[in-house]
Amino acid sequence: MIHADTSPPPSTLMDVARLAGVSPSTVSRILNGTARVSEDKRLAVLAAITKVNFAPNQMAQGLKKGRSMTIGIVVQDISSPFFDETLRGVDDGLKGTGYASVIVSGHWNAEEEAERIRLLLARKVDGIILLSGRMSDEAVLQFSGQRPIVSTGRALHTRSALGIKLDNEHGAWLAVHHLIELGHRRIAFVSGPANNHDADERLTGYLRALREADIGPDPKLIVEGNFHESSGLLAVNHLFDTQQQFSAVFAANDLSAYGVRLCLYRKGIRVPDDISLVGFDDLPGSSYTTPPLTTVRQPLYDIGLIATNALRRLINGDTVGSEVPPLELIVRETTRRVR
Amino acid sequence: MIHADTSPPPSTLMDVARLAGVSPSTVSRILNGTARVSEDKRLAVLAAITKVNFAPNQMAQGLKKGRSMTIGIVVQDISSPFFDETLRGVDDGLKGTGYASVIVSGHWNAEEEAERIRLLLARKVDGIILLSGRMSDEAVLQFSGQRPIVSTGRALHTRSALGIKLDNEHGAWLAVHHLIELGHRRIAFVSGPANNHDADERLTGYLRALREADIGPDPKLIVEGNFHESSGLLAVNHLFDTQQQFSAVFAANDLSAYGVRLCLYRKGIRVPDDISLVGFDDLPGSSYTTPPLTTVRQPLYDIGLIATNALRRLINGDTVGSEVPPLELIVRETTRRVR
DNA sequence: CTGTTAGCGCATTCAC
DNA sequence: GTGAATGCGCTAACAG
Repeated sequence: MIHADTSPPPSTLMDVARLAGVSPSTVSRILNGTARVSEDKRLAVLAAITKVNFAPNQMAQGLKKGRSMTIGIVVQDISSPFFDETLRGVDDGLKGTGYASVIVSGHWNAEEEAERIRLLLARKVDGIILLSGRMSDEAVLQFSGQRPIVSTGRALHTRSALGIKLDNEHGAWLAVHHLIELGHRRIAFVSGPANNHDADERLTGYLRALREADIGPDPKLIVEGNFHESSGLLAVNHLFDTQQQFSAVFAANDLSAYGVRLCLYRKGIRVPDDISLVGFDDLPGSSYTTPPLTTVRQPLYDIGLIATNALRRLINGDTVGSEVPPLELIVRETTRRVR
Repeated sequence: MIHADTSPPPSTLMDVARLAGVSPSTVSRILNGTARVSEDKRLAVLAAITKVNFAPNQMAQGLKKGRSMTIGIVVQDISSPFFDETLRGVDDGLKGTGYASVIVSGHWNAEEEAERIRLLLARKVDGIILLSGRMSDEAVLQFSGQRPIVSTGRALHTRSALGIKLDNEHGAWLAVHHLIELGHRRIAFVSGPANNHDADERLTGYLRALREADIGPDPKLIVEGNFHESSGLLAVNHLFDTQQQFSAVFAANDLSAYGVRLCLYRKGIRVPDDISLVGFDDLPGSSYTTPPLTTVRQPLYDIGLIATNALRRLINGDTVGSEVPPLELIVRETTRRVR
């Protein structure tokens, strides 16, 4: 059994002041660069700081200044590649700013989401980033009265709330239009969950692309999924069980596309030779599926970065514009011209 | 442009006290159940609390009690399915405890890791969970003098530090032994990065399984990877470039197995018909690869849960035992008997 | 330039 | 039972 070093209690600013023979305020001044201090005292203080290994107590600082230097992030699922990419953007956006983030999950549930936000507020986070939130815009606006909020998936723009909204409909259109150009006409759609805004828009884009090509949408080719792998698998199974004919599948997100792919594999159907497949998101894993997935790229990382920068501006009382990076079709190897 | 409600400044315990006509201490007592309070005052206070929508300022509470009710988590990569699963376990372990977590990334770098831990300490986290840390055991022990630490991948057991260590060697042995039982003798190994402890152990397990079967390890079949998809792809390319013969590949983690799979697909080699493949980790995505991946399951979620529970005990000064869930071979569809 | 004073919001003595 | 007083560690006037 190894024994841990018993360490002295963390030193305070007061300790430093005593050791350096100056007043606490002087130490504070040096720490924050709040005022000029004579060189000799500065040196003495700096020496004392390293000597006792001092680091300011952030709770005390926060209490005093009213800023905790932490922001809250609300995701829906803490272990999803979808949120991961965005979190990476947030992380990079926070780098070197002194901010840290506490991440909580709303589990796709508006009530839980609101509850979590209340907890974040009690923790005095300086701002909140809400990703794929289920709560109403009104609720978001309400909370933004306490702390600035940046939220994905909605169109807001006040002094303390900003929405970052991508054009899901256009993204879906890109995917389906690509398929149509390859000669596909019977294109199945594995949708997202009902009452999901993004999912609705993608359906709309799918329908619009078809209609623009004078293809009458066939309700039997549209089957509801839930954004998870399993639902893609189930959906295609259902399509076959009901004897549908189709040469391509558009899945409302990459995860369900993975499920579609597996189902096709099980049935011995080749992709893209027999059936083409397009996803939506471009998760990091999608360039390593077999074969690599053609999909609509969401700039998840950039969204995280943009949201973070915007939030910092809101916190500082600055104005924000809303630049939103575009969706983009990434053609890889799951689609081919129909023969 | 919509306008956000301008909300009143957050109410304090003092506001509640005034409104209820009692002293601040009484309010505090009711909040914390610290002492008996007459029923009428309790009611008045409760009413006041909901009326002004009061929630205690956690920074003030923390400053006073010396506990921030937050723990720090150090991961190496904030957007990796590997850490995700563990984080989910941590999240569930924290549920209902009043604790929140701030997650930082060490980016596989010992210096950065130490730096992050110092930041967490300045934030007065009550404890730290270090996942796949690169720093030395001594450094961990050092930090554990300030706050309790639970760390994966090492064998520690003091009053304020606990290591949770899985038997990587055995896991690798399971994988290779499985392959050998299927008749494979030329088994390639895509290793992890050099100087990575887990990676070393997996190599050892691979070698041991071979030797136990009287198969002389062929150094040419061992190629170094880095745990990323691309390295698996590169590794197999290298194997073919150097004209190696092999009927199976064991990849040191699932991500590199994905890369191996893609490389094989590109070369028109069937899995498992021509070559068998085994990974290590059992990431959530591994049951949806094409075909589903045979792999060694790491109980990532459980590790997160166990680490969290252990940390809470350490924080409370309780003793901890170290139960560690076993590694387990999950046979799916990328391995088959050699013909 | 620098020390003294006064809180930030809360929990906890100590008296009553 | 309950109020008054004190201080957690730090910053921001306020004097000098």
